[in-house]
Amino acid sequence: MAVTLQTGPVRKALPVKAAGRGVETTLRSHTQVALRSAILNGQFVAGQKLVERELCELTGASRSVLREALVNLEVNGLIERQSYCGYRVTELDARTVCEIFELRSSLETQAAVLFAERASEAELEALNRQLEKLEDCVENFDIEIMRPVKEGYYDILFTGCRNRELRRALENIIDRVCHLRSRLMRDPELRVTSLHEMQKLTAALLKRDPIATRAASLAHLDSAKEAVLASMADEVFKDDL
Amino acid sequence: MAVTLQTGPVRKALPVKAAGRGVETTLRSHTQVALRSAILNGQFVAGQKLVERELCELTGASRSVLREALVNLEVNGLIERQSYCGYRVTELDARTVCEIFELRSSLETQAAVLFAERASEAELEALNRQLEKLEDCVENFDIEIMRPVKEGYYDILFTGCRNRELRRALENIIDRVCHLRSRLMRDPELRVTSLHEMQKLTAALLKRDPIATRAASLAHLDSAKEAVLASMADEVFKDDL
DNA sequence: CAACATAAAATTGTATACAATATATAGTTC
DNA sequence: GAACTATATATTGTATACAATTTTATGTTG
Repeated sequence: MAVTLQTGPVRKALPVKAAGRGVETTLRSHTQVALRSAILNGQFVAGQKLVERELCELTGASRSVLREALVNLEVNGLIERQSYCGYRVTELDARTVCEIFELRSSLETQAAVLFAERASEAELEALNRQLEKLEDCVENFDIEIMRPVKEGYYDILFTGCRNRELRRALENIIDRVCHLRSRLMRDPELRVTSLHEMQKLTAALLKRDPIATRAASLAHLDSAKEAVLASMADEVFKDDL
Repeated sequence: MAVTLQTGPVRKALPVKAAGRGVETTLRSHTQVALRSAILNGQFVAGQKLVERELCELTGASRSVLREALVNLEVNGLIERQSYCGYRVTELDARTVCEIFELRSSLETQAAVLFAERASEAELEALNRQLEKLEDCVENFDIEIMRPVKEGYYDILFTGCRNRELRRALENIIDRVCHLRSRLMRDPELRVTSLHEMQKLTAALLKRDPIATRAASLAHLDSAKEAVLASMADEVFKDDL
């Protein structure tokens, strides 16, 4: 019987182990993260069809692993599936962007208000320090590290609001427009405007002032929404050329 | 004994086709819905371990299909996975319930306020009719059909608020405490209280009064939260016996 | 009998094989 | 040559097989 020395099963054995301990070690989670990053970084353009075999080659995962990762992304709304037609990167029209920002405003403002109410003094200080880092980024045009710094700011905010469900919902919805926002930050003027808004928000948070916090958060998000919508209009215009 | 004699490679050909057109026809979505219902109906108790092979036999799905369905439930927080230890139904402690209701209050109140602002006259009427159905249920102790009737009410509400992302987030979070709420509705007193609160909410919505809507929604959800927390305390007490 | 080490079974993680459907290509007809 | 049909290819949907790990059972030793 079966010595079965055929090509297949002798795969790369244990690439998982090598990944280390702290992070999730399953191929699935690794594949998930890789695909998510690819979409968020804009490597896959919106509307693009995602062929499973190609993704397998790209990530090194088998189809079963890949498909489970795809289900995850689908539930989070990053991709859409149609029977026997595969997955596509979700396209965002203006209406959806408005809906996303409407939801996000509600969630993020609540998070900010709760942060002002519940955060520890240490968290207030940490938030302030993170803001200073962001100021440095803007000043020195360190556009590359701006995203992780901003994510750090939000991480403090979402932790300090003391609601993991809120955090989960927020991180999910933010993913949906993340890549759009990244591209916008190439515009120096928008960077300065955005920073100024975040300074106002931070000041309100440091004073634990719920009214000012709410106002600053809503203003910031409204501004972000308008910028995204404007850039989308530009895209449409470019397509017409 | 296994009543289902679908053991072998003899696949059941096209059970999918039979499902019709409107609904999703894939085995995966069918399996997903079945598992979700089972959890929401309390067939699987919180904390219970879910063995894949058993779920396969229960749903008739193969493991690949089943696992993709499980990923979906996992992303929505209904079940939790641990490497090589499988899935378990997510257990809700008091803190998590508080967090869920805090988030839900925010979302549902926003939805209600937006409904008051944006719903069509037809939707206002539909909401009122649905409330009347609910009144009949409570009056006639039709506890079985109460859940679908309430879901119908919320369906109108979530449609009329004109925000699909908000709807998505809400339906997700509501799932998490759905089974708890169902059990509570066995209590006649709570049914009457809950109905009264919904009457107040509906009245505010019909008048398109945002202030009254907000107040009624928050009051309703706070009351629901307290009821759930109280029942959880009872559960703990019962465990001690 | 308790405690530990070891082996067997069960369960999950991963990879591949087969079936159903959709898309693309080639051929035929007018 | 355009439009339609039939065939071939590609891609997704589904099922099964193999590997890694954990859990349970077994046996040994003090």
